[in-house]
Amino acid sequence: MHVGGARTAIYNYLFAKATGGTFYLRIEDTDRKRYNEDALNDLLRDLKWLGLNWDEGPYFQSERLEIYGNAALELIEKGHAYYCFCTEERLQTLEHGYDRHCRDLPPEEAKKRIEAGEKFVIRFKTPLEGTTKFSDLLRGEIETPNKDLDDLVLLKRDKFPTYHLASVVDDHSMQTSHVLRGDEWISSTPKHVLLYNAFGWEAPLFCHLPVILAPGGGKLSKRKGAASVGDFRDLGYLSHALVNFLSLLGWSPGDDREVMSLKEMIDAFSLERIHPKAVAFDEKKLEWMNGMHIRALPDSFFADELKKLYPNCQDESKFLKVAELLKPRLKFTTELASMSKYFFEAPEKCEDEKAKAKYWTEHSIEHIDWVSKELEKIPNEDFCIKNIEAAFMKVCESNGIKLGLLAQPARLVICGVGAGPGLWEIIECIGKNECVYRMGKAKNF
RNA sequence: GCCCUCAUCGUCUAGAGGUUAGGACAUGGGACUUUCAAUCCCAGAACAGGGGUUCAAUUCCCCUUGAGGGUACCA
Repeated sequence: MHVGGARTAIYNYLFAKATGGTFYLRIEDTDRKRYNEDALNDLLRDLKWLGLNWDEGPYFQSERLEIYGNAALELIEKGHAYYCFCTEERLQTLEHGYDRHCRDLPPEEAKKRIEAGEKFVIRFKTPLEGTTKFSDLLRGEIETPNKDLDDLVLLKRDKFPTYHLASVVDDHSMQTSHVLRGDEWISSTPKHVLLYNAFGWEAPLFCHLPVILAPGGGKLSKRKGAASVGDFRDLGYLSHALVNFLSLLGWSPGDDREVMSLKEMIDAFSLERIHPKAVAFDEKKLEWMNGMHIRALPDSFFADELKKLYPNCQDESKFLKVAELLKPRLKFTTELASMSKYFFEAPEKCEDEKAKAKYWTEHSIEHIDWVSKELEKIPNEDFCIKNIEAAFMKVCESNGIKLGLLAQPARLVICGVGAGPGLWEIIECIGKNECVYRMGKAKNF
């Protein structure tokens, strides 16, 4: 599911929930050539992952063929549609679209040709004169001369309906009040309005949503990076962050709030506050927002994740401690594994050559040995942050070493990396014996 | 070609006929600091161009430009 489609779904969802409506799911699978079961399953999975649970459906248009066929027949009877026997080859020779060749075929002749087994499509008899207008909820009145509209196909040669017929029939029969869809549909909407008129139905309200563009402009595609809901999930984004970010792409609550829960978004949502302009997808801001949502999660969420990652660790309280230390520096949930590793396993070797080059000196092994001995002196029951810090300070002061030159090499030996939570917290969490053990291996660095 | 839509910092946006044009991300600087984050503070940064209407327009109207879409027996 592309993020553009996801945002359209989000707006539909928020609007339905904000107004007490029904958010239903309809699968518009009327193109046999493009039908793909995997794509359908992905779509359902992504919708669920985003938390956009539908109240009704999914309804499949491919299972409602008879309804559309009857609707097309109804229009023929009413004189609003006609059979067209033109071959694809003939159509291809036409330079300016369909020439309405079969529009005035006598019904008896059409009947004969059908009985003779000739293939046909059913086309709409678009009025040749006059104008059709509708009011888009974001852009106001949009008026189109009917002469600019073609005699669109309603029922295809394979008896499947086109989107135009199927969506109009369904939106009416499913009592759809509002159609929020991508703005590539604006040009087709007059045709839909004409169809509603021909059936004698009241048209729903239309709201066409702007597209989401890639950062430099142009379509947001896989080629330019992550573009689908699945991509962002795999990257370690939280569904709430994605939904929140996407909702703000073209909409704002009217005040300065940005980080919001689904509930807050529903309460603040209104169509009037949607901006009609196409917007660029700024992944940097999504990253920031993901961080905000990660920090809003309880520590226990990450403790549970850690528990899955390290099933062999028996110390239950350790998961929570590590979660607490890591949560503020997590940008993606997927970073949890790599960032937590040294809390549960001794590093094999230095994994951060840059930090080593900056802080490691010829005296580092000796310094680490001194501080290791100080740590050992602390009684087990007093092995806390305060005393760990005191041990480091004592070594620094009595030997005239700068803290950075002592703590960073020690961090490297204990963690294998030069960045992370406070060293005292790490040491306390890992424990005295393990830290002393790791520091004893400093010479291997 | 024809038709349609859109236009405020780099990006997402707020905004009103008279504002020091506000916020957020990103960027730069600073505070904090054993590191990296997080957090806090500060700074730079915008009304596409040209005509009208008006005492006054970035805001309303028109044109241009730019961007996007439609012109399918695809959605």
